[in-house]
Amino acid sequence: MNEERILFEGYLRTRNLKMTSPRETVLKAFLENEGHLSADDILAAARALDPGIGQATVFRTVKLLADAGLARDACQDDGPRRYEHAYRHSHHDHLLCMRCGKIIEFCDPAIEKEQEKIFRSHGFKAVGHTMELKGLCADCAAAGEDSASLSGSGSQRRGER
Amino acid sequence: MNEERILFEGYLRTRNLKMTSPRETVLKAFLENEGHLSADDILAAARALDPGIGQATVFRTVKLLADAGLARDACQDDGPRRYEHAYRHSHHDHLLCMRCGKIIEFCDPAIEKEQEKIFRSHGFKAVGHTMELKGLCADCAAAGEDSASLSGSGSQRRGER
DNA sequence: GTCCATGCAAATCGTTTGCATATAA
DNA sequence: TTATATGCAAACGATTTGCATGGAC
Repeated sequence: MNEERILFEGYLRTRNLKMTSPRETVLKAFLENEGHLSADDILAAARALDPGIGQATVFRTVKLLADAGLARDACQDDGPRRYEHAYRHSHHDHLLCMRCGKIIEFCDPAIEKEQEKIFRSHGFKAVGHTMELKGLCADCAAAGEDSASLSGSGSQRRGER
Repeated sequence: MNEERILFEGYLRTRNLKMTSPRETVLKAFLENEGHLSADDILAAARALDPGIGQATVFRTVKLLADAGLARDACQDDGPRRYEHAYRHSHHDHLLCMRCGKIIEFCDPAIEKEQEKIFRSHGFKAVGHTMELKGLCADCAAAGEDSASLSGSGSQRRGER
């Protein structure tokens, strides 16, 4: 918890940026909440700590957190961009149910190795990857046996947080 | 080319929707262009065929095309949503250079199999997946040896198409 | 004739930016 | 003291929606 703060301060210092009270609040708000957070989620959490925080500050600060390696993009769906903790949180991919929005995180070493091969075979220097498996969880697959028109699958929104 | 039209008509008929001239134009505009197309790209192509086409119609129609299985989401980056051909275009994933925006399409059977396993092990019914490998292509990796601050890697935009 | 589709413009959503002021270093 | 950060509100880009009109069936 305070480790991240040190990291962030270091990151800011090396760029001649300043550790300010709003930035500290945003960092705290982010760290207090696990999961996939939108800028709006973080704004709400930050305002709970200090009602004076502005929306723009959150957008600006979250970008810094991502750049500092403390936050990373969570799985990308429709709707607002979401961030997840990156420091001391190992890489993982997402399996998501298109009907109920359930999200399962997993990490498959076999796939990771295979991905490395692909980078290498194309002469790429790997930086990262995202993988999202979409389908229907057991419950929803059962529930949708009747009404589920396979083709209508692209319309669900995500209600997560 | 006309095969897709038949499919689309069938799709519309089963839903009591109508095959109209604007929809036909949008379909044509989409089919004429391979690659990763934004709604705006398609609007431009459609207007080349019929200047009277409205923007909203393109958004509405592309959604139908996706639902009909003729279009699918292309790789997801910042910026507008992009679509690619889905009919008779086999599934593939993307390897993308974060610096120059180059996109390489590939399909790796080993990974696909592994993904199937993951779906199964969680009781999911598979619908689809997206995987995006991000890195630096050989050229850009070489070029960036000096100026490249690894941490600044999240900022590039995509200039594609 | 009925219901669906269209084009336009206005509305919406998430995000970014300009600017005058406040604050860390 | 000087550059950077802040909050606000306006600007922005992509997409959606309301509505009066036009067109397919």
